[in-house]
Amino acid sequence: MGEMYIRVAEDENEEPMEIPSEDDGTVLLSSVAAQFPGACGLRYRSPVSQCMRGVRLVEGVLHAPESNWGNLVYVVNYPKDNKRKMEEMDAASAVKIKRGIQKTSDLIVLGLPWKTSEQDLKDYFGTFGEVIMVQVKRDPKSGNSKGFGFVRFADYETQVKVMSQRHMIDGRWCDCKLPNSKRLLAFQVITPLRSRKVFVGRCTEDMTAEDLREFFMQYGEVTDVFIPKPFRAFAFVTFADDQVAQSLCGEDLIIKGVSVHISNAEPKHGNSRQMMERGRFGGFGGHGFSRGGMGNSGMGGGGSAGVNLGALSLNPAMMAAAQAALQSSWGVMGMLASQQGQTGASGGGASAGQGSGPSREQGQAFGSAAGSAGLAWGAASNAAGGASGGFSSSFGSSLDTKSSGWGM
DNA sequence: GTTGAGCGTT
Repeated sequence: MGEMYIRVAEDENEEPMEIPSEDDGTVLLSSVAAQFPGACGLRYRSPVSQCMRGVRLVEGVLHAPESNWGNLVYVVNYPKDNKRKMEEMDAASAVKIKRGIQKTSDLIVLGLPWKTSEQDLKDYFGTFGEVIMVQVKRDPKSGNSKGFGFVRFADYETQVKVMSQRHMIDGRWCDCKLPNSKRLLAFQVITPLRSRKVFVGRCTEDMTAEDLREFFMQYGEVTDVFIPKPFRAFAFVTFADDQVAQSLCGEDLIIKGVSVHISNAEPKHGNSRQMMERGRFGGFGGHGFSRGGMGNSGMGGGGSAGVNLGALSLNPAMMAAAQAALQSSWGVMGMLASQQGQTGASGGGASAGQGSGPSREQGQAFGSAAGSAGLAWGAASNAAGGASGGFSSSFGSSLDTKSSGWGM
């Protein structure tokens, strides 16, 4: 019995969706769950008894009744009777979409077995919801897995669910988290640039300028596409409208099945000074922070982990705080969330001197400007208020388990 | 051919 499709619906009188079967005529539960997130099985109305019957399910594989799926419509089973809840969730997510605060992002998958393939990831995560990208990071020479990868879901709800638990994949416990490259995203709303050009990272060689132009057209008029030669795995795309460009910054977009990363294009050459001067907190002795490194801000000597803050201009106190946040498992999201409901004055002292906190040098920088730092944080969290409202809900659980930290 | 905390060929 070769590959075919069976008809599956959420309800007997709803329009069915066709789900592919396997070569042996079975249907994987993951195939069903890919279209019906949360599905745990199938049932159908027996033409003979007119009763609902369950479909045999063995280890994730659904077996055809009478060894033949026929032309019946199969109805999705959900755990207990969660259907009502799922509808409510959909309504809630619709609201979030309207508010524009529920973009999905790539998740890093840590702890993968060496043998796990992209197909394995797709099969596993497909049981949670529609997967739109998976990758396993490999050593380009040997092709061996590095033991981690990335996954991207179609729906934010799925992403939240997946982040909220550990995952047993091919016999190992794995974690799915927001990658570090995403954790400072909250800052980007604080000090937006007004460039019309974006940097497109992680390009593959088969992406032509035409591909990129066609892809980015959907966001707005594209005035230029630049791909360095020889191949360097990045490109620049210029839009007619700077707001379009800025709206894409920090996002991961999927082009030809690969996840590219959009960020601010660095000034072509030399003139990175204008970035330093346009800082929001220019009153701090001219210290600044340009994306991609420590610059000359005086914060670079501490052997820090090369924090990439995006296109920001920060005073040293905020720098130290941001680095401390990256060290902790809490992250900037938590910092912003924790700012909610705090008075500006208490924000300054914060966490200098914790075990995993800033280095001594960073701590001093922090202390020396602590008085003003409180104000800075206050302004920051206000500016980011719209976004951090969403963060605080999705990161609420991690906040609960880390009750000590900022402001203690 | 080995390994097991991390962070994606700017």
